[in-house]
Amino acid sequence: MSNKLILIVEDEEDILELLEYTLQKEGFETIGFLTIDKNVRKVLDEENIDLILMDRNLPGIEGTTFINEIKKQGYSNPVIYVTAKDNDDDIIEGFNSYADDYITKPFNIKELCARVKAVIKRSSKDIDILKVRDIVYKSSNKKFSIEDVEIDLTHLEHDLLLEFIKNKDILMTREHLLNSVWQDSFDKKIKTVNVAIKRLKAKIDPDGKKEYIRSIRGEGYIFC
Amino acid sequence: MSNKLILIVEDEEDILELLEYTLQKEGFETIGFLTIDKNVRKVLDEENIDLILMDRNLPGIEGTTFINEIKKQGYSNPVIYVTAKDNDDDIIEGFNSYADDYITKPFNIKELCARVKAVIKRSSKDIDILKVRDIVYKSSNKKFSIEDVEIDLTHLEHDLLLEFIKNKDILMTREHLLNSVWQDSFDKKIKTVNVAIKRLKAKIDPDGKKEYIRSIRGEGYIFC
DNA sequence: CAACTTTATTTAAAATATGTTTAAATTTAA
DNA sequence: TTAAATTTAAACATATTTTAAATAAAGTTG
Repeated sequence: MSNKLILIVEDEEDILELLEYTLQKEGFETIGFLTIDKNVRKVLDEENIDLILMDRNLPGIEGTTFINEIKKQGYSNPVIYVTAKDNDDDIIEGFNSYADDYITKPFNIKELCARVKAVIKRSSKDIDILKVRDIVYKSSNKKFSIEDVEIDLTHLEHDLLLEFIKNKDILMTREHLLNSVWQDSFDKKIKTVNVAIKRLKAKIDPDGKKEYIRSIRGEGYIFC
Repeated sequence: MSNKLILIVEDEEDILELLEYTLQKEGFETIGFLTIDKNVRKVLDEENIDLILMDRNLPGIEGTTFINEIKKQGYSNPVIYVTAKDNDDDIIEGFNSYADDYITKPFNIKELCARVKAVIKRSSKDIDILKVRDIVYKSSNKKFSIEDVEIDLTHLEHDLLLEFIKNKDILMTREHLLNSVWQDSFDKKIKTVNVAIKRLKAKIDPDGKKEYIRSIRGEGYIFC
């Protein structure tokens, strides 16, 4: 599904860069800030932030103060603190401050990645995805997307495409499709399938470049 | 609130003792084991275990093997691994194995306490504010507000909106909504849902600009 | 290859299905 | 008891699906 987005606040520019570089290489999207200001708030409101990576030794407003504040306001984004402090009291204070995890500088970049992934995995609930070619199906909201663009399908189109991706590379006769996709298939003309497939094709492949669904003359259709 | 109960498996007797002593001093109840055997299972089944502290270098069955097994069987107790291993691969493997956190020996006892508290806090979700988009719900007074303006909802509208924001981005069929929001759902017509949603929409989004709740034809409604 | 046959695609109108709004009837809570 | 909330049915508005007919493409045969 769509990429996880990590908001990073870190006042040391080279560390921020290192974090962004590393996490992007791991497939995350990142938004970095050097200080806590209005823009951080704005991003929190407008974007779907999957994780906040927060420096605790910021000049001006402390990272913990900021996190405590937004948590009280109901923001529930997971938080990992990154800090140079490494004495016990600070660690404890960090955990009391709604932290999901805690990393001390200098950190091992692999461990950081592992912790980031662990926290995100813990907080994300989309374990129900099906992928075929560049088509992704998320069963929690019954939505298809192609290259991260959600495709708006009707009920019938949805069922039809699902039947196809569940049977990739398998030839489907019109009779079979009618029986499995249409519940009241008995009183439907067989050509109904043709028309429905044409409509589906127009939505998932408007230019006809992808050729997801091919017709096999005299046989039926095949998705590959 | 009753005391939190921690199940500890650790084969080094003096470390087990240290863990039990320290955690009990912090107000936790503990049950310690030197090896994984039937009794561990029994305790898991019969007691309400709030956290499992698992050594990964056990003689016989590995800690991770055991945890993976019980997790697959549906046990959802939080787990912290305690281990002597400290190379990156092991840390990563640990996180992949349903771990909520990870501590390497020799550990700082205060940090261990902090992590234990953090994991327990995280899993005992006592959050009293819920925020989705610009809607804030405060469970202490059961009030919704949008952009800090309190929204006056009826009992039914309250339950309905709560069900929606608890299931953001998840498609909700009318049947599901009727069952979860209406207690006497059996003798209600399904279209009751449509009308209730229309009323709710009028209150939370009078201009229809926000589009919190969308209807998905043939499917149901989705809040995003 | 050219005429013919078969099958698939496209188009558009008609039929059907679903969602929204309104308003009256009923129930519930103050 | 009264006012507010909720349910229900019906009217209205849209969107989807089916069907048939026209067109296009593919396969067959002399």
